[in-house]
Amino acid sequence: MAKEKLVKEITSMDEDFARWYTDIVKKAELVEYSSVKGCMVIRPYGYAIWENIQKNLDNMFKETGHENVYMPMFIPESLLNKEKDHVEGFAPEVAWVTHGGSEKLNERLCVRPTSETLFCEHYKNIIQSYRDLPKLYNQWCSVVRWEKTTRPFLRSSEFLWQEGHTIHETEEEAIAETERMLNVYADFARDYLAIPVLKGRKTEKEQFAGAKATYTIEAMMHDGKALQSGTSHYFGDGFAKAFEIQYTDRNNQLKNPYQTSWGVSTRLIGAIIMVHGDDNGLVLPPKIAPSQLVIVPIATKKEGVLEKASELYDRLKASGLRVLKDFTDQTPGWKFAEYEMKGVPLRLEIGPRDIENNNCVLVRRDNGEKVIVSLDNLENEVNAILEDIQASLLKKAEKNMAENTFDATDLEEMKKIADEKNCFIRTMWCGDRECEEKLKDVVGVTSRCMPFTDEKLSDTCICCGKKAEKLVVWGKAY
RNA sequence: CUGGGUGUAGCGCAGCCGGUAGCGUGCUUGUCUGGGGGGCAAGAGGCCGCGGGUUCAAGUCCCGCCACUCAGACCA
Repeated sequence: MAKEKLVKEITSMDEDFARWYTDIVKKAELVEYSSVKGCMVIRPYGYAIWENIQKNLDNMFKETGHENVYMPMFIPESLLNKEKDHVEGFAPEVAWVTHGGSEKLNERLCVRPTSETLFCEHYKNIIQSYRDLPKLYNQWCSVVRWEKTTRPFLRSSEFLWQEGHTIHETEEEAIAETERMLNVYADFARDYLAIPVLKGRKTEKEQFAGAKATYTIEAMMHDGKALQSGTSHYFGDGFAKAFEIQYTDRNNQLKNPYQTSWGVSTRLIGAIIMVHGDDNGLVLPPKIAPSQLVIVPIATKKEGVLEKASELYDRLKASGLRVLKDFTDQTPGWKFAEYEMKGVPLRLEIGPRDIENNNCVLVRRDNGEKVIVSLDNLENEVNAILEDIQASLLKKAEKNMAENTFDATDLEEMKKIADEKNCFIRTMWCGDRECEEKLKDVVGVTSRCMPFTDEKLSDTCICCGKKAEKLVVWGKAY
């Protein structure tokens, strides 16, 4: 079909998925490279997607009782060093500030790679009694990690995220918080981004530096690879002990509180691209699309066309939709291709023919379906289609994940599956790190998570044959 | 960090045996067009990634560096 040729600048995803991804990021004007290695400029269209993610997630955080705060971007070396596992995990990839102006600093400062240490320092200062607990804090900020290889949104030296940091009286409460926020992430991914996720716990090897337990949501990209899309960590009282955070409990005893942290980042934008996008460009779920509908007038110089288009624009906007109108003198065909590339969910065409018949044409981005609708009932028609697009995107993504998830009970079988294509493979695992590492060498997969469901495929570890209780989902990850 | 690829106009690229910097697209102006990336006409646009070297002469050959990119390794 002619359709394949429309967006000739975009490499087809079957041909080269990695290149397809970077093409979209550039052509949809989400990102531009900067002169700083590994850092990117997030352009208005890309940032607008982030703002919609932020707005909706922030509401969910507020609904669950969290407050926003802001911590400094610098961490003194001595502070970073306080928790042993944590510093070992992050030290290799932090950026250091050594000078202020021309003066050498007494103590060098790292640019935050994450803010656990700063929150701990602060909590130590403000918590004395059980009456001060819990504290449910979140911050929106950027962090810096000196990554070896970078890709827009998926891994960059500096990236935007939110990090929640909470502190509680009891272990139970902190664990409940960790799980609660993981569910918030999973719900958000499903309900807003139309991305189904696999919820589970990370193996010790994949755990966050300093955590007692790390929970994750894993999403499957269109090419079958996994993207860790959000994490929630339970810290126990490890950080509290290292940072000497204590409170007086209800029995007048000094105790260490329990902590959590959780975060999602602009990586979610990468997930949206790789889950929903196609060879014509980006495909955005209506709920987070900067513009849900674009109005393209046809034959703009014919009398009444622009007036009618403006009238529809006002009407749809008044109904609460995010609407874009393009009255520029580009040709209609150019505009069609442009907004497809940018993933606008719905296009409205209005020309002399339509006006005569009191109609307009609506075209869906997700499946190209074209319908002619009466202008009388436009708002309802548009809303119904947008809802259907949102639901269809989720369904399609669910299908992709289901069709690319396989069970394996012996190593040969697992290897065969993994060699054939990128996918999730579910197996039993004994819990030994050695087996986990061997599977990486032999099969080429890493453990994505241990799902919360207590399913059993067999009684023995896929790798060593020993008794196994845990079900692990393996895959290739971004 | 290891290995491969690529750096020439905003973007995509060509430039052979070293000899005056090219094409497509985009941009500007005008005009006719307009329901899937339009036609015609006239224009503007270059530190050929950076630094050395060889040469009468270097996008072109040699050395070094940097950036981007892919595959790994590393990593939340």
